[in-house]
Amino acid sequence: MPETRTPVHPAEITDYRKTLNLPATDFPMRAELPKREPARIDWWTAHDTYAKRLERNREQGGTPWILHDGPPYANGDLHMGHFLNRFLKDAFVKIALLDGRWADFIPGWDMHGLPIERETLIHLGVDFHKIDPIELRARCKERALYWLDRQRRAMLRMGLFGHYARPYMTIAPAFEATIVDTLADLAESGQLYKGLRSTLWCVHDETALAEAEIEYRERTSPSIYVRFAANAAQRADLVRRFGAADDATPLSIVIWTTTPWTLPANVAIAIKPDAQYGLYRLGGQDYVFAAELRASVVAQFGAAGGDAEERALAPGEALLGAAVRHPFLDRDSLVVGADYVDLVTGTGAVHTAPGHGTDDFETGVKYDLPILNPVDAAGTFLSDAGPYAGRNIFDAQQQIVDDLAASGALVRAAAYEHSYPHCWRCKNPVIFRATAQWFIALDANGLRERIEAQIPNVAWLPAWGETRMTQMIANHPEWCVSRQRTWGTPIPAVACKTCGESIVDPRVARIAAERFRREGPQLTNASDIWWTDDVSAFLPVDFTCPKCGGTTFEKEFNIVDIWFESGVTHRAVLRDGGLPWPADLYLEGSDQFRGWFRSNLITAVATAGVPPYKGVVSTGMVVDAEGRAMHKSTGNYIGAVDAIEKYGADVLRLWAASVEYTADMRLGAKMLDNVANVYRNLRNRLRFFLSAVGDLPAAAVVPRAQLEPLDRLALAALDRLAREVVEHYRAFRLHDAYLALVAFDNDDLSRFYIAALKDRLYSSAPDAPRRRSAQSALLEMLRTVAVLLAPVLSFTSEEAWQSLPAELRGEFESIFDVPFPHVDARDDAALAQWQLLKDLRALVAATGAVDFALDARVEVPERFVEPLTALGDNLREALIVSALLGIAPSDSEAWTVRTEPAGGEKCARCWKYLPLGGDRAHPNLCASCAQIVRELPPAA
RNA sequence: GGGCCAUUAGCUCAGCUGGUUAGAGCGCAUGCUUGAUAAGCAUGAGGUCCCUGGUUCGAUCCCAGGAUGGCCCA
Repeated sequence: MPETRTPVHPAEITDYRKTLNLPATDFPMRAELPKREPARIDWWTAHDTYAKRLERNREQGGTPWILHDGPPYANGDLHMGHFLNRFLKDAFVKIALLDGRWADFIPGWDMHGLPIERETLIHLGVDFHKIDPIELRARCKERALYWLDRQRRAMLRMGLFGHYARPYMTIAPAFEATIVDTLADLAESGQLYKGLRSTLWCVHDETALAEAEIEYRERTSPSIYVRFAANAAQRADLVRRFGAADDATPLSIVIWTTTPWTLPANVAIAIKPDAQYGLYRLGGQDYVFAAELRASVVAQFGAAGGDAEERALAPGEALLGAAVRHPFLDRDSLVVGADYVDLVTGTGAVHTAPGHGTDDFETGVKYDLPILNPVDAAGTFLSDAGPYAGRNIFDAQQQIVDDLAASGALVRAAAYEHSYPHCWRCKNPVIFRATAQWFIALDANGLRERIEAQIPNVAWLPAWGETRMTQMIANHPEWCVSRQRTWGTPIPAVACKTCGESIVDPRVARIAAERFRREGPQLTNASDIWWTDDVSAFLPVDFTCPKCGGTTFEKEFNIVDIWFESGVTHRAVLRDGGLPWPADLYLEGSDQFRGWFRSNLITAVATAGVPPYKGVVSTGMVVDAEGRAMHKSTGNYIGAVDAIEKYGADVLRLWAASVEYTADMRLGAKMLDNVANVYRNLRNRLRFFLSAVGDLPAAAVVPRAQLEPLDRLALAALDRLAREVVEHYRAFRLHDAYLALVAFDNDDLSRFYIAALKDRLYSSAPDAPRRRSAQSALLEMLRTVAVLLAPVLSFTSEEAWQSLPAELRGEFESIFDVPFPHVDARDDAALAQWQLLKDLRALVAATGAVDFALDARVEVPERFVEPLTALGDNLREALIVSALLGIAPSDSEAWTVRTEPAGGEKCARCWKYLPLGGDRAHPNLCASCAQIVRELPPAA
């Protein structure tokens, strides 16, 4: 029992302070969030707060609202970018929950993939080739689960709601089954095909390598300048393109390369369309190369630049489509355009072998060139490499150079030292090699157009997301979904042993999917059976090769790109999980236009015809205080758990609500200190509410219609706040809600209403109706403000709610049981009066006088006279003056308060200036205080 | 190099369809209060609205170019 409410007998009163109803609450001013938040999490867990509210909303007919979680990658600790992402999702889920909706949130993790496989291999200290795939996969699973749990604990520490005890996992049997089912659908509709793609390849380890498995080292390569001679017809054409006369002089285009072994795969020469090319005569022959490189190219002939005669110039554009002969194979090499051709080294005419380079490959695809790959997995030339068949590519290099010299095609050869990609494991130089890969065809069946047509049907926030996604789809090449790794879901392709044809047959895929689903739960990894079981276990009866009719097959061991796995979460989690589809909302960083937003869009439109989401919110990135990207390596990186332990989750949550999340967000100590101050303000307002209502019996709560006039006006302002905040929340405008709450907190509460109420709360008799009225209004404010803050300040709102006497909490055990206020009508007249009162009070406050030191007379426009008069003593109270001398109409639209020093003497108890001494026992008290003191019960 | 985005007081942000003495919160300074007190109130300082051109009677707001930063590509 608070000390200040201990009854005191009038005769014993020496200090009237003890007769006041001063604020009292257990809710501490100091939050000590890092220390106290964990207990709130335990409380929510013990009370099953989220699940119970979710179920109640469903029972009461709440409509579904599904935010579908984009899975974080189960590797590494969470940073503040994760914090922002998880916070926003949590806030939106809680908003929907408090709004009465069935906001079922299932978090998930992306758990396959190379980073985990690599980390596991390093962790085990074992070579990729020396470990059994099943063993490696088991270890990878352990590792992924370790990270999942670690990340999950960090997320729970943030105060997140959702089904964290049963998250979705891309490694789950049913999930792997959905992945393969989706592949089956794509195969069935002709959307999946096998094509070539340029990949980094280690001929020593005989494997494809990912970008991350490459290290660059210095290497010496042969650097050669080679003539690609034109035949008579080609020469005539080229010379004509230069606008020169053909005098039958031999003509060549000169290229430069440091990889002579790729020449057998040459099919084109790339030039820069917007550069100038020259036709030069030197030593009795004509040559074509970039004008800008004239001096350095001519030097290769052992001549000075001036020794070459410039016969004509032409823009690169003019040469496109010309052709010359391959130097030693019986075919043409086509002149094509490419922007990446530079005029710094070489000749401005770039040897192009689409089978042996990324740029070359793209150019090859663009010009529909043959993608030649005359090299096998071990780096041996195949039969289509002509004279070099059967030889190791690096061993044959010198032979190629010698042959070129012998045939006269070589201009110059030299040793060249440069940075070259090497295998991170065996340290040998790697090559680019076109290999067969599985692709999702965007250009088959008009899929690209069907996707583009659906993009406007999604609500993008911010709106430019529509443009961004449209371009992402329009400009994106075919999607390569196969990977030559072990930690993932297999692409159930089989190869015909008779003809070598590689097949993804929907029936085979469905058998695999069904077996994953059925047998997977008994296995470490469901898809292990693709490795362990015989191919026959996946083939339908009478399965034959569609190409040659063959009947014997072998499994292929490609796994699917993890972007494809997370690309089917909409189906695995929602559709196959029995939840509404499509989702109401996806929310991720803007980097996901390229990633998850896109992958989900493609798989959904390809298999279901429509996007998997009705709305997409994209967020900016969390950057450091100077606006730079955060990286562990640059030292400006902030870990989520570290930040929580320092500031508390609620301060960080408030930070995230205080920034404009659609743009990049700067984060540093200054920003967090800033928001920590705002947090203290908000917390203190909750504390004031609690301290004022502690002695309010539930039975004494005054119905709204019977409240004092000022209290009714205050609740009209509260209603407006609630309506605005809920409206902002529903539109995902957290920042606007934050501004509205802070503004109300300062402008309406702290500066005005609370100040005006103190006299009534403190100096009235404890159970005086006018005090009960104020308390009832404050209780309403506490409930409303706490529930409006709950999606953001979840810990603090709950803490405040639990500090409220149980009988005032009523049926609502948790703040998350309280519904959002639903306010439809707006009381404009009340709001106008409220604003007028605030303005009048500001005029009195600006005089600098201490509270109650003044008496006041207000002059207001005629129309306000009557409503203000109706406020009675509440008007005096609102101005915090000792006496109200009158209300008069002003002669204009202006309003003023004329003040004068208060007439009476300062009452020792209520501090108002009034006539004192009416009661001889209490000569320093005003009449009202004297009566209250007289009627106080005797001290115990 | 390309696409998309951002740039308003020290910090976080408002500024609706072009005309405002360009606002708020936090911070800062000064004063008050000490019955919200490791709180509260009042007053005040602080801004070439990224830069340069243009359109307009008039631009923070529209157009063009540029700078810086971010995301995604090359």
